[in-house]
Amino acid sequence: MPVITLPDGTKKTYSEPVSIAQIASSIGERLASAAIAGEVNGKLIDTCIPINYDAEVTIITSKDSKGIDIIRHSFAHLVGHAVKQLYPSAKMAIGPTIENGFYYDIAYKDTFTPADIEQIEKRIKELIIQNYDVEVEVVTKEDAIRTFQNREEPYKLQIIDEIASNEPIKLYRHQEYVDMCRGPHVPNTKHLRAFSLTKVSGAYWRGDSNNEMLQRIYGTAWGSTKELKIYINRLKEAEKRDHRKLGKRHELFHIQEESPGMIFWHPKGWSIYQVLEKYIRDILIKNDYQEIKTPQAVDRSLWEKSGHWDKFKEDMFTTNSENREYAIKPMNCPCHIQVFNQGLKSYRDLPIRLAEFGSCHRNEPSGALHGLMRVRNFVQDDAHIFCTEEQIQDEVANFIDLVFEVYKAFGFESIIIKLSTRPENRVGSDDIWDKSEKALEEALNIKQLDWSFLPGEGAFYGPKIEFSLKDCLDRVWQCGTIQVDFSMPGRLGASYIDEKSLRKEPVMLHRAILGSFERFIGILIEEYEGKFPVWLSPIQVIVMAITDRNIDYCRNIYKSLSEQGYRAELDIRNEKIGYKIREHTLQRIPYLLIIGDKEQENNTISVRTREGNDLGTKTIKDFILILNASISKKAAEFDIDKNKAR
RNA sequence: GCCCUUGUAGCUCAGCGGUAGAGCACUCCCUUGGUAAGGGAGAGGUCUCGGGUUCAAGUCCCGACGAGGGCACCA
Repeated sequence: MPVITLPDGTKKTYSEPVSIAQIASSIGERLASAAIAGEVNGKLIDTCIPINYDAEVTIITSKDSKGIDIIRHSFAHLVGHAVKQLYPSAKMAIGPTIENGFYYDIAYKDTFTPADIEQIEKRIKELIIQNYDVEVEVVTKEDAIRTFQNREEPYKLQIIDEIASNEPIKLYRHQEYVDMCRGPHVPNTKHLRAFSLTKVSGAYWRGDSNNEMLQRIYGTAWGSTKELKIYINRLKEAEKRDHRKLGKRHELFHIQEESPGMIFWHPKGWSIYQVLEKYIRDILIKNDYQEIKTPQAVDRSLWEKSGHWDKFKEDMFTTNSENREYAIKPMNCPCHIQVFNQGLKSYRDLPIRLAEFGSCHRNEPSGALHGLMRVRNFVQDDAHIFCTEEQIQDEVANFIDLVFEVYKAFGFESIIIKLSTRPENRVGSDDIWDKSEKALEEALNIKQLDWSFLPGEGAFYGPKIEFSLKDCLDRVWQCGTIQVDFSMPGRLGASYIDEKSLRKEPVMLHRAILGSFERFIGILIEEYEGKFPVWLSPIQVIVMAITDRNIDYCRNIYKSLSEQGYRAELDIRNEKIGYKIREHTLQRIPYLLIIGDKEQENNTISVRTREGNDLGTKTIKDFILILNASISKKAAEFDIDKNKAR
């Protein structure tokens, strides 16, 4: 006699085992028809599975995020159902859910064209409106093997191979189509309505580039068509923030064929870059870093010693001279150790913090390049901290504070923090790795931050904390990082003299706050949608004349602002004021000064903001107060209205 | 690097076998206009590059390079 407790505390007693479907219909018809699955003592199950024990039960519907996830999963099966009808020889691999949707990896002799995808989508629509029941069957491993042998599905068989032999396997029947899945799935295709197949791409079987490439069909699916529309609209809005588009429109930078993955910075983009650099430089000075500059090309032997040649020689740009081979530096750390190595260091000197705005080149795979986010030439706000083991904890803790201080200044709220641990290919003993990983983990815990592990993703010389930010399409990009390195100082002969006059190897911490300037600026462009806060804005003030009579007066205002260090520009073109306002508003210039006869007579200016607010007539002196206030606010309190730009 | 898509004027795009198009931007002229586009005229293209098919190729085919979306990679 199972006793079922519902979320509101109601208890229902049944004389026989009871399914989610039965429980739902005993509550009401509407719920019965909306039930997608059940959550029983925290576990999701299909609506038809009998429950013969006391349990806490929640009925899952399409209103529930867990319900939407189930819907997405079922849509993946529908891709299978449709594809096997249209292309019977296709082999189905895996079809999981992802954020906002699902995909299915499929092996098929021909490539799926966009027309094929349309056909598949059409067939899915035909299938779902049949409102057929999805049947679940629990079978033994042997039965499952037989089923997929008969269906000639080699990938399914490979998956089954890895399931323990005593574990029951669930098969889901969609009419003649059979798929294998942990479930649960919707009981009927009437729950499947709001979807769209979005793209096809290649994907390696099991995510391994040594394996064959399958065709991956992506789709998005939602609990209602309204949600689907909202999602599609959101994508459209996000595209408008794409830094590559805005970079062009606002004349920030360009990239061209002759130097793929390398940036031509234009005056306005370079202005942002320089403001950023100055900001970071000030922070480094305040935090006892010393700035250095090291060579761009370094003999191969140094990279061999550091271990980079072994692991990354294919990914470095090299050049030859007089029988010597050089690598254009892909990172700064080996050079920084060379600076450290000059002269004898005492434990009293530590920690030594060497910083460099180092320009690095990495021959990234062509398919990886992406605007400013993934480039072949970038500049890091890089630094290496040489310290003792005892100093690691403090240094890491202080660095974390620094990262948060900086990110807060730009208004970033959601920072994704990961701790990447030892990879398969690595240098250094397990003992050292234990110590390093522990040090980082403790630092994060002391700060009480929300973070997670990324097993196996550390650098070859040490574990790392990564601080990542999202772009307009929610793609995650690593920006800041701090990495513990017990290996490279030893490999490159770094040492200091300790209290007992003994030579010891320092520990090296690799760290960057912004990461690369290129990537960080890319993120900033998308974050602000080109509406840079005044301190970063390439042009802060535009001085506009209404008629030719005002030109001289405008020049004086412009000159005065420029001389005081504000980034001002002059617009004395023969155009109407409305035209100029429109143009400079679209260029997102924060302050627009409108100057006509009235202003000229009274020795004033009229101020308008890019938001369209008329601040009225002011004296230059008063305007400069406003300007200073907004510049000093940075982004932390700056009014960033991301969604309201025109 | 791999798979799919893609490359036409400064920008956004149309044209898809028969002598290269539009809007915006640009240049010149008129206009001197007070808070998001005043009017007119003009200039501008080896249609990414290299092969091929064809009487004829931006247009079809092959290759290279670049770009976009994924996958893999990311010191």
